[in-house]
Order: sequence, then C-alpha cells, then structure tokens
Amino acid sequence: MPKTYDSAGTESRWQRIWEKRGAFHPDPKASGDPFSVVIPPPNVTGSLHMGHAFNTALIDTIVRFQRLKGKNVLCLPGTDHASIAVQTILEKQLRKEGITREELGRDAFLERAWSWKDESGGRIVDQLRRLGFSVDWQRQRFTLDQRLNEAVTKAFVLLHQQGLIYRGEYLVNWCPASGSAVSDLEVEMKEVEGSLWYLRYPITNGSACDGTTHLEVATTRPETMLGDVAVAVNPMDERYSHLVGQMLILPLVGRQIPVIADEHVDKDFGTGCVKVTPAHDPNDFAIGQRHDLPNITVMNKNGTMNSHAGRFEGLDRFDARQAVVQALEEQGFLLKVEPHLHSVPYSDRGKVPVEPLLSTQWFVRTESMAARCREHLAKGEPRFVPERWEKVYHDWLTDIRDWCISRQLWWGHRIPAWFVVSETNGTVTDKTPYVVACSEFEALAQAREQFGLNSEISQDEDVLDTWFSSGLWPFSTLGWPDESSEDLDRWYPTSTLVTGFDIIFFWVARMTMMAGAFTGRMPFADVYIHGLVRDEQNRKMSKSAGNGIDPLVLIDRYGTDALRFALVREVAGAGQDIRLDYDRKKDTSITVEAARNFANKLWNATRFTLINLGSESVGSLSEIDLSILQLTDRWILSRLARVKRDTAKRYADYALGEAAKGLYEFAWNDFCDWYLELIKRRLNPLDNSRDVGLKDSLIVRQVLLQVLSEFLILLHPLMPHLTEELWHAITGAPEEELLALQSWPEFEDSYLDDELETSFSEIFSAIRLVRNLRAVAGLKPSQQVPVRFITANKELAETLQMASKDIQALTRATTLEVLDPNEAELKSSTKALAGVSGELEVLLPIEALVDLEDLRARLEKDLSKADQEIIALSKRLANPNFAEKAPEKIVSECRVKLSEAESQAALARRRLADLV
RNA sequence: GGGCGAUUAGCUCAGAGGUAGAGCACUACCUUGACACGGUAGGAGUCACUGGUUCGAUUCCAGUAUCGCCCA
Repeated sequence: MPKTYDSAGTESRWQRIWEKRGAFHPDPKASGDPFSVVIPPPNVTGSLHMGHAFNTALIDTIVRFQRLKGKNVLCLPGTDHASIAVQTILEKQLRKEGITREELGRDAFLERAWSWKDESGGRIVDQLRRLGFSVDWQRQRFTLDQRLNEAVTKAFVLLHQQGLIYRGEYLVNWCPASGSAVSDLEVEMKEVEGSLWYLRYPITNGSACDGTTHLEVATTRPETMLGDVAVAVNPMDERYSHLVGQMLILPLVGRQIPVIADEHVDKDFGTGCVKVTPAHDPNDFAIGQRHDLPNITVMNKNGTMNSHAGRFEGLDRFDARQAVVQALEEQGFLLKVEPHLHSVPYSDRGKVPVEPLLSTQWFVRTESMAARCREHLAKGEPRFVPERWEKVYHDWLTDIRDWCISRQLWWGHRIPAWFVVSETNGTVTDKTPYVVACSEFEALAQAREQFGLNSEISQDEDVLDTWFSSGLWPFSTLGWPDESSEDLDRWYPTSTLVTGFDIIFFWVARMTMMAGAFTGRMPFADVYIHGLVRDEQNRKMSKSAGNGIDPLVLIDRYGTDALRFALVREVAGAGQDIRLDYDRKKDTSITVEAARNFANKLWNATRFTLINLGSESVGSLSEIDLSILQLTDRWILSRLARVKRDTAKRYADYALGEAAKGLYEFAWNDFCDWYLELIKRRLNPLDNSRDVGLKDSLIVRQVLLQVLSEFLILLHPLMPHLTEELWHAITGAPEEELLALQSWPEFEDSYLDDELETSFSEIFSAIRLVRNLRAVAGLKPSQQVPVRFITANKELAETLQMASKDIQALTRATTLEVLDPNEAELKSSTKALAGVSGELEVLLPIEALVDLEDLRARLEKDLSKADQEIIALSKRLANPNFAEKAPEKIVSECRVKLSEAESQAALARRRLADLV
C-alpha cells in the first residue's frame, strides 16, 4: 500500500464495479422495507455545478445508509427536458444558420432538438456518476420519455375532466426573449433605477366646472399610455373627487377616457392619479375588470408596438418609450421627470423584463388542489426538515394563484387539446371550441360526437410548462398512470425528498398538488430542505454571475469522497446555506483539502492495521471471550458503540453534518490518536515476547480489525469509494462482495461503559499533563525520564496504576509511580519539575538544568485560574437563593468543583514555594 | 410593507439555561517503524447591542443595529 491515498483510480474503479454489478438496481420483490427517493432531475442543458454535488452528497448519504440498514432502496435518477433552456440553445444555433424555427417547421425542429439532447444531454448524467451516486441507472428517466409523456397527457386530461384546467384570456407574464408566456414563479423582481414621468392629461372642453384644465398622472412606463382607457383616483381623495366621471383627452392618441374612482389607488403615490392600462399592467387589469373597461393592447408578442400604437407601430418597446416621451414633451404634455427606484419583473430564463400581456392561455385552477395539500399538511404530510420551511410552503399554498401552464414553444409536452376548427371557418380563434383527449383519435371521436361528423380538428400548438411534468415526477417515474406497476406499488409514496429551499414553490408544492390530485396521497413522507452553496464572498453561485465552482475541478484535485465529506460536514446547521472557501487562482479549497487529509489519515490507519495484521487470518471478535479483553480494547469498543448509536440516529434524522463530525472525531481522536498509539506496545513483537503474550497479540488484532471494519461501514455513506477500498483491503473480501451492500453494525448496549470512558479521559489528561510538562521543560522527545504522579484521590490513583504501562509508553517514562501525598512526602528529596491539574500533581524528578521561569509562569497561571474559579464558585454557593432554588445536582457539582479548585490552588502554591 | 434567517476565536462554522467548542490558520518543538495530506504541546473569544425573565442568560423573551433571503 502506498503512503498516500490515490482517490482518482479508486473512485473510478468502484464506480465501474458498482454499476457493472447492478448494485443499486433493486428488485421490487426483494425483502426489506421499501425506501425510495427520486432525485431532483437536473436540466438536460446543464452541467454539473456545486448545487448538484451538494444535493447528491446529501441524498446519497441518506440512501446508502438506508441500504446498509437493510431497506429495499430505490434511488431513481433522471433529467428534465427544460423547454425554454433547450429551445433557447437551438434557436441560437438556428440564428447562426440564418433560419427561424418557423421556417424549419415543427417536426424538423423537434428532430434537431432530440439529436441535440442525445448528443449533449447526457453530459450531466455522466457527471453525476463521478459523484459516486448510488442511483439505479437502469431506471433512469427523462421527462419526455414515451411513458412519462403519456403520464403528462393523462394528467392533463384528468385535470381537465375535473374542471381544474381551463383556457382563458388573462394578463400573463410574457417573456419577449423566449416568445412565450411564463408563470408567476418564473418572474423575478429586480430593483431598477428608473424614472417617474409626470404627464398632463387635459380635460375635455377645456376645463371642468371648477376651472381645472387637466390632471397630472405619474407613470414609470410612459409607452403604455397609448393603451390607457381611464385615469383612476382614490374615492377618498378630496383633491379629485369632484372630477370623477369627467372625461379626459388622451394625449398623442386623442381618445376620450374617463376619470374613475377606485379604492386601490394610493393617494400618496405620485400625484394620486394613475393612468389605467388594463392590457399592460396587472393592477390596472384588476381595475379594468372592476370598472368594466375595455382592454387595449398596444404591443405585439415580440415586444414591438402594434397598430393600436398609431405612429409608434413597429418600434421596440424601449425605443417606443423614448419616442413617446419625446412626443409628449414636444406637445407640452410632459411636466417633469424624476428618478425613481422601482421593481421591474424580469424573466428568469430570458433575463429581460417580462411584459404583462393579455393573451389566451391554459391555466391550472390551484385553489382546491392547494386546499387538499393544506389538509395533508395539518396531519404532518409531508414532514419538513427543518421544520421552519413548513410555514413557507403553507403560506404559499394559502395565498396561491392560478398557474399558467401553456408555453408558446415546441420542445416539450404538446398540450392534448384539439380545436374544432370546422366550427370557426378552419381557423383558431378565442371562440373556437376544443376537445381534450389522450390521443388525436379520441379527440376526433369526441369532436364528431359533439360537433357533427364533419368536424375537423387541429391540435393546440403550445407545450406545457416543464414544471407540469416535474410535478408528476415521483409517480410518473415509477409507472403511473399504470396502477399495476410493481415499482409504483412497492415504492410509492417515496420516502424522502431532498432539495434546496429555492424550489419549494416551483417543484415541491407542485408535486404535492399533483400527487394529491392523482394518487390521493402526498408523494413523499419527508422533505429535507437544504441551503444553497455560496461562493467565497457569500454570493449565490449562478451561471450568469460566472461565479460557479466546478465540482469536477475539486474532485480531480481532492477526490469525490473528500468533496462529499466536506460539503456534508459543513451542513450541520439547520438548512443554512454553506459557504465554500475557494481560491479561484489556485483552484484550491481548504475545507475540501481538510477532508482529503482525513481520507489520507484513514488510508494510513488502514495501512497500519494491515501491516500489523500479518498474513494469517485473525478471526473475528465474536469468536472470543469478551471478558479477556484488555481495558483499552473495551474502551475503544465502548467509543465505537457510542458512535455507532449516535451516527445511526443522526443519519436517520438528517443531521448529516453532525454525523460527519462525530465520525471524524472518533476516527481521528479516539481511534488514531489514542487507540492505535495505545496498542502499538502490544503489537510490537519485542514487547510481546516480554510481558504481553501471544494470546493478547491475537486479541488486539481482532479488536483492531473489528473496530476498523465496522467504522468503515459507518463512514461508508459519506465516503463510499474510500471505505469500499479499505474495507476490501482489510477484510480480503472478493470484489463481488460489496461494502455498499453490507449490513449496518447494530448498536450493542453491553459495549457501552461510561465509567471506563471516564477513566480513560482521566488517563489521557494525565498523559497530557506529563507531555505538557516535558514541553515546558524543553525536554527532547527522545529523552526518557521518570514520572511520578501524586494524588489524594484513591480512585484516580487506581486508574492511573491500572494504566501505568500505557502511560509509561505514551509519556516516554523510564519509571512510573503513583503515590498518595504522604508517601510522596517521604520520597521527595531531589529537585523536580512539577505540574498540577485538578487533583493530580505530576513530578518529573530530574536533575536537568532547565530554565524554571516558564514553569513558574505556568504554575502561576494555573494558580490564578484556580483562584478565580474559587472566588466565582464560593460567591455562587454563598448566595442563599442559589442553594434554595438551583437543582440539587447543580449545587453539588458546584461544591465538587470548588473543592477541586481549592486543591488545585493548594498544590500549585506548594509547588511554587518549592521553586525558590 | 409582511415574513424568515444570520450576527460566537484571524477565517469557516458547531453548541447548550450552570464561567465557551471544532476544523483551518497561527506559535514552538519533532522526519519517533501508519500517516509531514503527519505528531506533540501552546496562544487566542465582553458569544452584535439594550432591556426583561431567572438564584444564574452567550443560551429563553422583547426591542435595536447590521447583513442576507423569500413574498407583495
């Protein structure tokens, strides 16, 4: 075994073996309780980023643990077709070639899309493999797969039958960049430095009865004034109430529009008068509905002005703004312009301001679906971890709006609705009736039945929002709507969903709504919500900001396991974001490096074990009599039992960061720093021949093997490749026998020994005290000196006596004595170095000339610390309220501490006095 | 405007009603038969601020400040 761990070779090898063996391809008929997870399907256009690595590390830790616990685990991978993203990429290609998608035609376009997907869409899947993700690749799904496509159609038809899908003309968020409507969730509000233009709208016939000649309106979007149909004021606004009902002349257009009163108008904004443009603003749309106003759309879907804009027709919306303002100014209608900070809705994907646009779209009626989810939630379904996200989910469901699901795109699930075009002279208008069906054949039959045998039908051109299919993911991937699917029967509802808080609305809530509607159950029992990975400056990583960190770079440098461990270890806090330190110039991360070092530490601990195991089989611990174990062995077994119990609980409770930290601590501190050092004496053949014996040498090897191999199982969910490699190295198991498929070592209460653990921490303190003294005295590590412990505490003395050989070995003591103060009195003659800790005093009776100043300073510091503690503790004990009201346990603890501090102070004083 | 979260060692973060912990960084010593991606020892913090509850608050409560996020 080489001295350092090579992650790259090991990782790719085990990934190959796992997959070749179908290790993670479960049989629905197999035994074990089902445990299932569907992964958040990454976008096929994407490449692996830190968010995927993080999410994967968490999911894989959970599912690998459950697999070890004997569950019948399915972890199902897949990708999402990402309508807008794919279409954007393809249209960019087409633009380069100088053609439009319309010229190419739908079928040819889709053909290209599929070949693009086949070539480039697999990249992210291969990258997920490099994370060692234990998913069932044989069950991999894509949202546009034939079966999933059928599921989407079925879902649409069912919802339509239930009256939960409707078609209607509403103001939607129009993304001019992608040429499609988008849902409310795909719109991001951005604070933008804009302007507030004050416009003068003249009153008809020159003036009103009070002589008012015009009204001033303030607007952030002057170009939309071409579509104004009214000016609204607050009914309580005394400045204007007498003008309500008066007509105004719309500048540039000349249309007469009324002054109306609407209580949603804010008296304090601008002038208190707002122009009403129902076809271009959501608030205005609502006002228009209330007052039965017409809607005048002045823009085309590509963001240019239409014929209603008169002479501005054809101008882009931003150019039109300039032109309209200029015209208003020239004609004296512009009063002033003020800088104004306001929120502008931007399209998530297109990165351009969305345009509220009146158009006919398909919507999902969400209220009843959301209500059903709220009912489930009241019963704790699903359970959110951490809990606080439940409120976020609940509040969104409570104040939910209908969901616009149609997209004017081609790549996606085509809406299964057919217009009966024969009813409207062969064209599709808003009035054209339609039928919804699972196939064109059924649609035609329906149309004939309803509209006569000569009916002609034509399918809606639009596709569905990608999230519509993602909403079905937990059950469509398992075979729904085929209710006889074995997978569905076995693994639905799924156990846990693991995802970032940023898609609770987009995805989690949509899945629960869809699942409620189609399966009557919530799609997962638990939702584990994690934070986002942020960069070294705490910024959210994003493609557009260009601050993403490529996980593959870190994997190449430190290994997958190191990256996984680092990410999980950072996540102890409840759903907080994690910040990854990353040096962009050097492509390094200290956090991941630390995890890599941990891997190397384990590699070497295993190397040590192998060197000492020898070639012959040592057998397993269960074959030997536990009572003949040495205390050191019982101690490490107790520590192991504890970490076994704690880790199982932490994995199961999604306290993954704590699990990682606990394992790290056990491995590095308990196992490597103490246990391995303690047993070296017993493993060493020279010592064996003297006083330890062959039998003990065999036992210690068995314990060593047992502890390490069990520990490797505990760590396996976090560092799967390394543990698989090391486990094979020490057990000699054949390649086909995988650690990933072993059983979790169950916690055994009988191994836990609190008293023994306490004793060992006393022993360790004593060892540290000696080492500290040696360091202070400047003794060379190689220099061996006698050590004398003095304590009045009999139990402590016994403990130290019991471990004297170990202490001697670890402190390089030539001899070791444990004395009580009286005995010590008799023996103390020579000058000695002295140290004090609690009730324990240590003397190194050496003649060596050392600078005693350091020692004095140290003792003085100990003394003042003890004195301070004495003051604080006696003050507290002197308070009658404390003795009365504090729990007895605390009070007695306090007394014990006081007496310890007093003895420490006394010892330190005596030693100081000796140091003349 | 409403809501949520954060504020603890130089950095990144844990923590719990009883005088603060880890990793990294730092200092000194050490190539000792697993490991220098290592070992041993060490230094380092008014737990953001102000009040309240309590025998006792860094921890619970209220408010303030700063930062971040979500919703409108």
